[in-house]
Amino acid sequence: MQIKEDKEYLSDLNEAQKAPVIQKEGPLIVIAGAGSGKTRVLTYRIAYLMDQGIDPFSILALTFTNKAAREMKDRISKVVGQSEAMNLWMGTFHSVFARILRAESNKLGYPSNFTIYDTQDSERLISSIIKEKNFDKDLYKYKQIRSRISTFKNNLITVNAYFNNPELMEADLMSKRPKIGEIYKEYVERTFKAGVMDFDDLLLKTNELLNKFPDVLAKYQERFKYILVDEYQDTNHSQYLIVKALSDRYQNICVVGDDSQSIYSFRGANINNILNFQKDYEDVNLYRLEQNYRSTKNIVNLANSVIKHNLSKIEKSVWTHNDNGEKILVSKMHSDAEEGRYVASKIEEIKTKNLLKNKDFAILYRTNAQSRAIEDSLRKKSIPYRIYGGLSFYKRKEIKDVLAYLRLIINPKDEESLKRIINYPARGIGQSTLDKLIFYSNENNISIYESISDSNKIKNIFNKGVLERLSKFYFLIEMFRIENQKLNAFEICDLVFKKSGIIQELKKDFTPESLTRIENIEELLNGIRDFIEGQVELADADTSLANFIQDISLVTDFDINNNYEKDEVSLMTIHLSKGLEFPYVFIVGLEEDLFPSALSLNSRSELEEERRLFYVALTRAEKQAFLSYTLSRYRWGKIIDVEASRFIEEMDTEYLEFNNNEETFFPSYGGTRKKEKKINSLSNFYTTNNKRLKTINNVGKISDFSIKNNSLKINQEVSHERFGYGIIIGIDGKGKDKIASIDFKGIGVKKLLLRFAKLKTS
DNA sequence: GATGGTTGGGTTTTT
DNA sequence: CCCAACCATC
Repeated sequence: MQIKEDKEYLSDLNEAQKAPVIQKEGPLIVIAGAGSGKTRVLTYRIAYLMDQGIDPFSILALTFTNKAAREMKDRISKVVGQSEAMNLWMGTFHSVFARILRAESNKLGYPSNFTIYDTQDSERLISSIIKEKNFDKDLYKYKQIRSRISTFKNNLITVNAYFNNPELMEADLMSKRPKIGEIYKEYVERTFKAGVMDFDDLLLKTNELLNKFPDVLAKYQERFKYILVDEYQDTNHSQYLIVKALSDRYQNICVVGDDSQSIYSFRGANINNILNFQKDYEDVNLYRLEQNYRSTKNIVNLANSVIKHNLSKIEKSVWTHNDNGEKILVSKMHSDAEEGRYVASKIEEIKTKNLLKNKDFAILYRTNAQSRAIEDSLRKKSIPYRIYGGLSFYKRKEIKDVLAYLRLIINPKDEESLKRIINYPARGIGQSTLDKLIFYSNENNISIYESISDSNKIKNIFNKGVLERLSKFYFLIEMFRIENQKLNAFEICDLVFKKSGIIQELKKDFTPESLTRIENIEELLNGIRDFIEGQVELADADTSLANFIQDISLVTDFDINNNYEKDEVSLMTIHLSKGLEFPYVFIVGLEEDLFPSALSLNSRSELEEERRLFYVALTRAEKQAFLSYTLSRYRWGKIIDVEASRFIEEMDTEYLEFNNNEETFFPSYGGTRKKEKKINSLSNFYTTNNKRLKTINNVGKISDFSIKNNSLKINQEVSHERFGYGIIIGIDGKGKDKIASIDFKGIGVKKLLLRFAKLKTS
């Protein structure tokens, strides 16, 4: 093992951090204040365990976001080397247990190719069930029902448990929705029959697996002798039970968290998990990290002055040796557009004055919708930016449409995928046909796909024209399924794009929107190509569509391989910013009903969660934080008057500086809102088109690559977008399957399929 | 029975 | 503003 000599890495830690790192065995909890080096502790603990001879295969580290997992893996790679780090089990709860469930799915009666419903898929199925059962849709709102079912699942309340729980049934009766149990039951049956799991199932079914099969439990207890959980304050009951079960045998469990940063209770997170940890295990060692290394005194003290308004918390005092730094600037604006201009010019000002980069800045907001106004002003000032999260790539309509085809190819029983595309592009299969199909399939206990597989069976329900159209659709999918046996993920996706009629449909009109959609689908193709390239280098390369598509619902950031070096301002919600840090942070929209959200004003606990959210936002900043609010905001197409957030009142003014901006500081461009909008959509149009050109060229280059790559020779120098500079040390295979072994500087030898590899020769 | 235009309702945060 | 559901038309 090539860990740094002499455990030199331990000297990077202070005494408080070192203690939990070197407690090799037994349960421990680390209460880590913001910026106190929590990730460092986790990272070094893993490195230390490996240094002590623990096999990385037996270490399981669970995080909350893909981003956190990725960052931690990167940091561990730097300490212990990439090849060792690769063997760690690290990821989000959902992705790790999806992987395990795939391996064990047959025990639970699921196919191993089960697909995963995202929230929207679940909502649509529930909406469909409510309609089929003729329930009052105003009483049974599908979003509410989904969220209630989600709560049940996160608390391990199965359908049976629900019907055996008079309190729950009474509660639903009181809210005049006695049929919730019936919907729940139907939903569970339908998803099971469709061979799909929703997000909550990934945890619930893992619990079921571990409870029902002692041998399976024993296997994974044995496998994961060392378990680490990041952000433990955000675990829900279902996750808690999984961790408890897996760690029960060896009790080598390390949880890290900060009750002040618990911001996911809307997702079922239970703060008691962290508060009760010491009761759950015997001889727990508790460590506190209270020294903040990240931020200035002003920031740390201000954040403390905010969080002290919360009643329920673990007492701790976060402090820092860092400089006082600048005071936190609080700015009052007159409109959201002005706020955007303010942020953009402030960034420009500081950047020029201190010779900084764009990536030194982050803009944080409570809701995704707020990014619009900020984006506009950044674009006008030509400041490069990047939005994280938001309508994630995979949730865009056109992407979900293509993915629905791909999912259906992998799992034809997937009901929601089928419903999504059976008439997209329009092929004359409308709602009433679909309603009949659903009814027929439910009656006969088969999937919709099965019911259209044989025209004879359904010839009494439909007329000849409809039967023909259904059968045409069936054979289209069958054709894809057969082709999928031979093709890799990229090729089959390309085929679907062209043969399903989607591209023709989108090319029909030349609106900027449809151009963007084509561009996005091309981006998806690029992503699949990257995935294949990534696979080619692996010994057990799996370039199949199944491998690409199965867990796609769990992927939030499209550009996993995007290089981090891009110099862009980061825009994201505060939720997403947790765990990250930036030299300069703007927190915008500090207004009542927005932050704190209007929906959280009903209870003290919800308000306190908003306050913790504010605490998280503030503590992201290293050098300076800027807060702003406006007096009016464009919301749902209307300008509404808003007032400053109560959080502004709560802050200790000792650390603040006010910029009251009584006159309009950042004049708007003289026009009405409408005028401004016009400008925006126009500039949108141009950027869209430019981007489009770029992407199309990229796609076109696939063939360029293969032609150019055909002439590559051994010892030739090449460079690769991701792997950097390298030398070709071998070429195998011929034609389409030609593979080059390339020794990349600092990375090592990779095998790349030349047809796809984006290689540059110098 | 399918399709496209219109209206009306909801709008937090994420795996 | 954005989506889903509804309604009028072919």
